[in-house]
Amino acid sequence: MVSEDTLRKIASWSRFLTDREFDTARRGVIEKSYAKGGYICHRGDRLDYWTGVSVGLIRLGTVSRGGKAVTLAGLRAGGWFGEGSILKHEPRRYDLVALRDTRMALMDRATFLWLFENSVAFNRFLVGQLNERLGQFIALAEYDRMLDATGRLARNISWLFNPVLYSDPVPHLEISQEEIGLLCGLSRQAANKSLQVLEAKKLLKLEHGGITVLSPEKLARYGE
DNA sequence: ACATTAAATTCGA
DNA sequence: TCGAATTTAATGT
Repeated sequence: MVSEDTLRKIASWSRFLTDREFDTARRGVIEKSYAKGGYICHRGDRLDYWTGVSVGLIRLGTVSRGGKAVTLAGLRAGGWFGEGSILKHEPRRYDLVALRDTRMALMDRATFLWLFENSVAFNRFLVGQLNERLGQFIALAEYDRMLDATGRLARNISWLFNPVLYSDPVPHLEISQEEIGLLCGLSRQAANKSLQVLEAKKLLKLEHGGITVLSPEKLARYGE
């Protein structure tokens, strides 16, 4: 179980719930920590929780047949995922890796299903999130093969600033270039080069240990 | 891989 | 508690 303040802070959807729904939600959530580089779950694991990132950064991805790591999405604090696996009661189809020390919020399946059955606000959030993800995956399927390193990096970063997935409109994120590299499957050096290209185009600003996105829309469409 | 610079931490008053 | 000194982390080439 998690405190009111904690849930409010880590779950944007919680502020639309009724008091009763909110209380049920927070009773069904626990927190767990993961060290940098650690797996939160492997593909094929049964993880009976709906999960959110409370602090840190994780990568959602798979390993291709060639043995290369493919990123399907990056998630920063405030992002939630796994509703597909919970609803279908299936094993996870993707690996979840902590890119730095991370704390996760885990909501048990029963609580998730109760909210799904009873809360209008919760369903509204889920529909919005599923729809947004669908858009991401379509873009991924459509363009990933043609995009160069900078294009893929731009897309991966823009996902971290998706205003539907993260209600928080702050355009700044603390993330090192090394972490961006891990997220995009690039070396730190290559990530640095791509980031400088994007900075020169005024799509984002580089800072020490972080970035500020100046134009999330252009970033999402870079290279198309 | 190496050099530079920013940030975090330690130390002494 | 302040700032200088040192160590560590991140960046740029």
